[in-house]
Amino acid sequence: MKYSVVVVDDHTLLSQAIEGMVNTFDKFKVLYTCKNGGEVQDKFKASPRNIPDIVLVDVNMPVMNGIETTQWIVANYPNVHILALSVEDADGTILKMLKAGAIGYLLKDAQKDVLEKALLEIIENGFYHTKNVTNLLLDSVSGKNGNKRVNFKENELKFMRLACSELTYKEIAEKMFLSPKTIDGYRDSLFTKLDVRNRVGLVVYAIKNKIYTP
Amino acid sequence: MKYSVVVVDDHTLLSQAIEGMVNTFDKFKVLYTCKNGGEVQDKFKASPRNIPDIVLVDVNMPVMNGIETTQWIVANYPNVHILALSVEDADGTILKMLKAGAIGYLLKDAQKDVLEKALLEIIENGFYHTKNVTNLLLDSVSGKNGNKRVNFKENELKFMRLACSELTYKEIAEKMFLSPKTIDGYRDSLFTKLDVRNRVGLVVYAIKNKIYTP
DNA sequence: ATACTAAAAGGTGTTTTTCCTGTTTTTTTT
DNA sequence: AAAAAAAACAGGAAAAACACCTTTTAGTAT
Repeated sequence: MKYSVVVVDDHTLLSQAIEGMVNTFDKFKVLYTCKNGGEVQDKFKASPRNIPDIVLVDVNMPVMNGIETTQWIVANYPNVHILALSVEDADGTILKMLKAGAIGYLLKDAQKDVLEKALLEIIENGFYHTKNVTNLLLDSVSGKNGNKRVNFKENELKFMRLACSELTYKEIAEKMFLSPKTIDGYRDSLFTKLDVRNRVGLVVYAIKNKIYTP
Repeated sequence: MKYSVVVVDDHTLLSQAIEGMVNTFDKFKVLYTCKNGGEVQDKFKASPRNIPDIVLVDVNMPVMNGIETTQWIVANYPNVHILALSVEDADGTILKMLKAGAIGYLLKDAQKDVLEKALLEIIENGFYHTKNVTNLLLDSVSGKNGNKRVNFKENELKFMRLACSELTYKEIAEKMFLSPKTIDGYRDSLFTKLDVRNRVGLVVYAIKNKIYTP
């Protein structure tokens, strides 16, 4: 089974080139390409059963740029890995993308084998960082942060967002058409996963990781 | 038949650029442009048979600014749709325009297709809202964080920050060298002040207003 | 069909929160 | 110093949150 990839870039030529490249990789195949973030939203919403494992996002796009696109994907599909693509190496851009939730950054002129290596690393380790990027991160947010990526179930995410509202668990259960006991289960499992004591910890985590936006 | 648009902006260059842009759209044409609100009043009165469907209003103008202009149009020509244009994204401005009766808000550096999409949406659905604006509206309507500012006591602030940690109230009391019952008092008074139901609402408020930074 | 597995739901009991009702203590004002 | 105001504190009831452990259900693989 191959991991699915989506390419987002307004330059048709380039996105097609990448598509061709990725499709030659053993473990990866391109699901579709988008010209901008809006198109990503449309496609994601249109086929919720077919969400890619990895999204390659160009930083500079009209309509909805890479940063916004990244933020939206992170907020709505936290399990998707995002790799930023750009021609420019402007430090600010890289940082913004990473802050937005991208887990790696790749220059567009990267060689084929570099891209494949990056994709593999993302799947295996959950991140891909060139040394350059690592240094940038250390310099900027010297606040260490061992933010390991957690895999959430669809319902856990839905629950987490509702838990950030002032609803009681009983009310959340009603909204999700589930038993309060199931909600208890989601809560308990999230508490364990995220290593928090109570709902406050959950809410802070959700906001910090852009799963819920106040 | 095309929908008629009027552009109101004191920057001739920009209003002409917008005019050119709009005139390339299939379903829209620019009737005329105005430099300020006063001119709008004159033109509207001079040709009452020729009132536009949509008015694009710049927020910052001399003589009669965007908010006043919007109010006048809404009061005298309720069928006209108003879309606000601005360079600044200051939250207060957006809200004021929307309260004045604008049904949408667009940044001036918006791309051509965004403008067209906005215009179409206005004609079809009667409104155009970016997500950002929607959130602002929801907040203001629910009286969450609209315009009333809250005065916090020093201890209330200290407590609020601790309430964003995972401590129980008892533990917070110990940290502040106060009785748990006093903490109860802080909490209850904050709940009332901020109109929230529970600690979750408090935490979200604190983060949103940068009283606590995760 | 059977066994396995993950999600959903249930049972039971403890702790914490929330929301009332107050009273006492401290600080400020007159 | 007395009066007024603000802050701290209290008791107790009810609701909600939390923890832990078991059972049912539904889907999948064998």
